[in-house]
Amino acid sequence: MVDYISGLNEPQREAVMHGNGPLMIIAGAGSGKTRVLTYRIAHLIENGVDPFRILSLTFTNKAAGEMRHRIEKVVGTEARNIWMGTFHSVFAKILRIEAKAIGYTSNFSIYDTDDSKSLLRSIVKEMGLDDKVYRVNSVFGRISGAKNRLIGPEEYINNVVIQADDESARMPHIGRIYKQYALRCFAANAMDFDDLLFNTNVLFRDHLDILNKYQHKFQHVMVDEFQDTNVSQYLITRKLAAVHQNIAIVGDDAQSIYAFRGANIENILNFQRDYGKENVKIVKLEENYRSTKTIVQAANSIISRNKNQLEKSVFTNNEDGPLIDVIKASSDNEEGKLVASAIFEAKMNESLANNDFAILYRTNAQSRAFEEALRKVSLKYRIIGGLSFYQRKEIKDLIAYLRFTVNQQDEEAFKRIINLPKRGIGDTTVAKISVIAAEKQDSVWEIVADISKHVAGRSSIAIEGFADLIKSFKLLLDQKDAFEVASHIAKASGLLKELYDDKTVEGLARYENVQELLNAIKEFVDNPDNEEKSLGAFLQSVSLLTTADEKEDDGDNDRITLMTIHAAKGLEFKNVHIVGLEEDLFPSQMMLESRNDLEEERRLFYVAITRAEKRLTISYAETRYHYGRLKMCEPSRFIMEIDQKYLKASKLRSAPSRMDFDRPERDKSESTSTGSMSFVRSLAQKTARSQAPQQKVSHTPSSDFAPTSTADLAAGQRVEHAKFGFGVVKRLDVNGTERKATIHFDTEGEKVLLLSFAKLRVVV
DNA sequence: TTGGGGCGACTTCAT
DNA sequence: GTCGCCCCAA
Repeated sequence: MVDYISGLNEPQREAVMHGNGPLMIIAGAGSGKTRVLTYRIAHLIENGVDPFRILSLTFTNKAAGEMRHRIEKVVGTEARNIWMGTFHSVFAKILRIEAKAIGYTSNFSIYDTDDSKSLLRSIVKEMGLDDKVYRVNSVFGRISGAKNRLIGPEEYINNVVIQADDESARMPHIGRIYKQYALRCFAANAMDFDDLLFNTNVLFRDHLDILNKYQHKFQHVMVDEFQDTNVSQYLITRKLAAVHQNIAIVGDDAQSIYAFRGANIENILNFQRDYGKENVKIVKLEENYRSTKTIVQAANSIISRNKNQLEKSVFTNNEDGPLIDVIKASSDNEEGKLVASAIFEAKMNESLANNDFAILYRTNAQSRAFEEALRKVSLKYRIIGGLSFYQRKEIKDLIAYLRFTVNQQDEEAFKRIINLPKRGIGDTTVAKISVIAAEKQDSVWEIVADISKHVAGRSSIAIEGFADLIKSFKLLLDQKDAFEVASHIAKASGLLKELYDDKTVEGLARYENVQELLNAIKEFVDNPDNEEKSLGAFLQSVSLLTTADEKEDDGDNDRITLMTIHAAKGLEFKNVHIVGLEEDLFPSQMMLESRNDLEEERRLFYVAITRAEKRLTISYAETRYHYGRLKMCEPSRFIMEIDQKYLKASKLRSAPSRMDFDRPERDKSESTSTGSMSFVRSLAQKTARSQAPQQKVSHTPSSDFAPTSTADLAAGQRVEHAKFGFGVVKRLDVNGTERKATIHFDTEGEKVLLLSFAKLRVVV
């Protein structure tokens, strides 16, 4: 028997050994929670619990796979029988088994976000609403939000508060759109991501026999990353655990970063209420084994600024480690270069591998500068997320063929492939088919399969050809495995040929991508872990992939990882670079405008910091391209919020005194303006009573916003406030418009730490 | 029905 | 800088 107990600390052991009854594990970053979860499951199995009766919900499918392997090392192959995966994948599986009960068939399609939006676009159009008022993104957001709160279409329409809210947003018909959307999904035998959870709730609500079955089946329920579950997910776990009351949740309120998709920190509080405060065993894992003292304490200094948090103090017995380095760059490209050379240097000095490094950013769009810079110094990297493989057009096209072959009611797949490759079936014909289908209350397939009865003329011949094609594909489903069917479809549909004939570089890449998809299907079929090898099973597995699940590059895994902070959750790296620490980017302006939740942004920063084991470097740029336009940036308030004693402030790296105004690579040497320097100096003396900074400050020489002389500025300048070390100055420009500039100084207000002419924008 | 040019909106994060 | 939509010619 493997001894895994003796290596644990006291609270870890308590959590592992806890037998029956509700358990809440508050696990700080790096406190070994994956170990605890793993050993807890192993411990249950060793004590006679049947693996089939354990349900463990993880954040990514990859995490589930890794945990399964670790459990396997302790208890053997039995571990394969544990029900483990993301909420979406586990309940999609259950919904397929129980589909009939809620009027679906087990081959239902899963609509991704693009499918949902495309369907909404057509509904808005069909209802004769203005698509400039009813923007798909906001419509989709509202519907999704409602589903996550378990509000169905009828309830939505009848809810006075929601109605009032929609009216004040000038979109009074969202409820009707929602209702139509739900009907159309149902008619297409399709569920979107939110439906997987919503319909699971419906299933358990309306079919007590089925609920009963699963309640008794799952003797133990475990939920990881509990702080990121939404109401819909919460209720599912509560119902499932209602009989045995054996539910263990693991979470960290400080790492809750998914409120934007309905996650609710309140769930942690609800947990104690629902199971009875006196019944819930609470374990706090507060010792961090991952990071240096500097990193842990700097992270604490950030998170302590949040008002909403549970009582918890994360500490470490690790060494102090180096201070946090701050890199200042003049532009986004410069930031890429400085980070690449910092990594190069660290690699040499400390003989580290590429995979000891990660570059974390707030938005996917930021990856470009780092890719270019890393390529230039021949450092290997991989990007997680962004435009993933499965979002590429050619991949989605083939997948749509596969989906439609499995489920002919799938309207979105139909719309995608009916005229692909071109067969002379235009929008008018497709619309006609939709109308007839709606009139006859049939699916489009019923019309298409019998087209000569409904439509005459040349397009009907083309449609007959299409119908025959699909019928021939359908025949293969039961005879061949997923790979054979997919290869046949790729060829017979003409998709492969069309790409093959395209001899451009892009065309070649697309052809290879399709081949790559076929390879992936082959691997799926050959993988002994997959019980079912049908095309439907494959589609299910790809539609629920998370970004972290993406396939790793073959062979060479020694790469620097580039990803968003969201995607980095649960991971750790020796050296971490957090980049783009600029006001409006991180914290994100979008977030502050839409939900005004600075605390969530701060938690996101906390998550980023705590990914680092040994060395943390943060960086920012003074200018950045945005929509192809040069934009001035100011350093993020988060830099000021870190307790300054953890920053290597004296060693602030200054960017070379030039900027790259041209994209992407040509740098124009440009000297800094002396006028701006004197402006900075006079301001610095007035506001912070200190000396001018030693760094050079650059600005756009041609910009009409940029100050040109000290005199020009002295007239209107006035410090408005100095919170978080910021000072705001107003002035009038040549047109007499009032503009404002921001300066920054450190929290003690004695020494000027950073200065910039950030974003001189109009003050209305 | 198809394809190209012009135009506006758009970008957070993600199952 | 990129995607999707609209309009018009072929």
